[in-house]
Amino acid sequence: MPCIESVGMTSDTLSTKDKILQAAAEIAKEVGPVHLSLDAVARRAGLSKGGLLYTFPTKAKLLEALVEQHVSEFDESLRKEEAARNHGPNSVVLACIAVYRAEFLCNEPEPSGILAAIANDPGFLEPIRRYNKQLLQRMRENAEDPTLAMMVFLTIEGLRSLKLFEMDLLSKDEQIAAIDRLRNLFEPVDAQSADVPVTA
Amino acid sequence: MPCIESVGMTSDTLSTKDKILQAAAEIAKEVGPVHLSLDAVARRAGLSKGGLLYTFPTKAKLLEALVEQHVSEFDESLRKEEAARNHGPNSVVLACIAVYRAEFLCNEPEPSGILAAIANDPGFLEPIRRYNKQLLQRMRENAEDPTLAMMVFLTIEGLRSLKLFEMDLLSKDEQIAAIDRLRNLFEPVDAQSADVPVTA
DNA sequence: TGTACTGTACCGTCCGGACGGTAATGTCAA
DNA sequence: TTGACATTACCGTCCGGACGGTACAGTACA
Repeated sequence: MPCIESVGMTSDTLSTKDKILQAAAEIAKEVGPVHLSLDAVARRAGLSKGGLLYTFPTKAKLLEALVEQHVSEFDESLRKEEAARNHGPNSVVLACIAVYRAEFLCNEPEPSGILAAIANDPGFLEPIRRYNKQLLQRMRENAEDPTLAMMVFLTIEGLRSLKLFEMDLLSKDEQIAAIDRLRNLFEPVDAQSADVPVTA
Repeated sequence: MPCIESVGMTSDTLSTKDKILQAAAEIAKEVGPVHLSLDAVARRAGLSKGGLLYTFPTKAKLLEALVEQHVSEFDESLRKEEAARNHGPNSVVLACIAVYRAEFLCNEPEPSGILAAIANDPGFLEPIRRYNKQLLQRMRENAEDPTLAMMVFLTIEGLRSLKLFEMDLLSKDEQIAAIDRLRNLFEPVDAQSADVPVTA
């Protein structure tokens, strides 16, 4: 279960688009989405403002890309995990847990860009809303216990929201324990692949 | 389990402070936290900008009040529910579930003001972080099964975050079902007080 | 010759906040 | 009981700065 980030790219060789997206997320996290200015993004990304606006003609397009990137990255990982489980019963729930577990172990940065986008215009939530609705639907249809699947969804959503707001309430071990306990509800322990041990 | 809102006050008799806070939350929800301007808040609250600035000398103070109100309202309800359970085992978890259930049935508006505050300055998260840390601690110490308590916390956090972002993925009945299923993990069904039936 | 920028200058708008009123309601002292 | 002043709760205006976006001339590389 490899980390998704940095597939052959170090932070120097990121495409201009990705550099901008990353810079925007960083600034949003540091100073708050309100103070996410194009000037600041350009500076952080190592571009001129002209260059930034060449890549993303408006701020809205930038934010849109931030949301789009987030959703599509997650979906891609999810589809892979589902396929690895041959789309059998509970595969969607288990894939969801696996993806979250993986990105957690990867120390993926929280998607502060999402917050920035939402803060600028609640309308940016719509794609995420649509995606989540469809995901939850698929989880339940594919699960042997749909209600339990919903609980898993909510718990992961809880973990996500803690991470989004940088609420370091749970230690890394505790979070992993929570994730694994969720998984055990669906999958017998001996069927699990040996995962990377957690060393805080 | 009465609704907390409107304790003897209709929307006309709200104090100036409360009118402002309410107006701010509404506007933040409508146009997004970034575009929450003092002018707009003043207009909505039926004040001049000068009057608004008289009540809250800076925007930061307004946002601070928004956060403070949210935390203290929750804490007040929580303490009451705990007391009603005589602070016995699992009382914190059960109180937490009860409070969330009650405010859910009350159709409490989502605390969009919180998002606005965070959007302006991530530093506003600190009080919430502190509060949650202490709450989780208390939940676990008081619970017979601390890990399960943590799961409950996360699930409620998930429900909260869905509401915060207005993700209408779950119907009202489904959400109530989820909450009650959580409660059943801690409390035998026959010990529960007869709650208001849900009629969508 | 085009693509992908850099750099600078500039415009219009929006917003936070300061400031100077002012009307109503006390308070107190002669 | 009346005049002098204080306090509260606002109103309306204005200013400086930040920000999004435009325009355009230049440049390096392929």
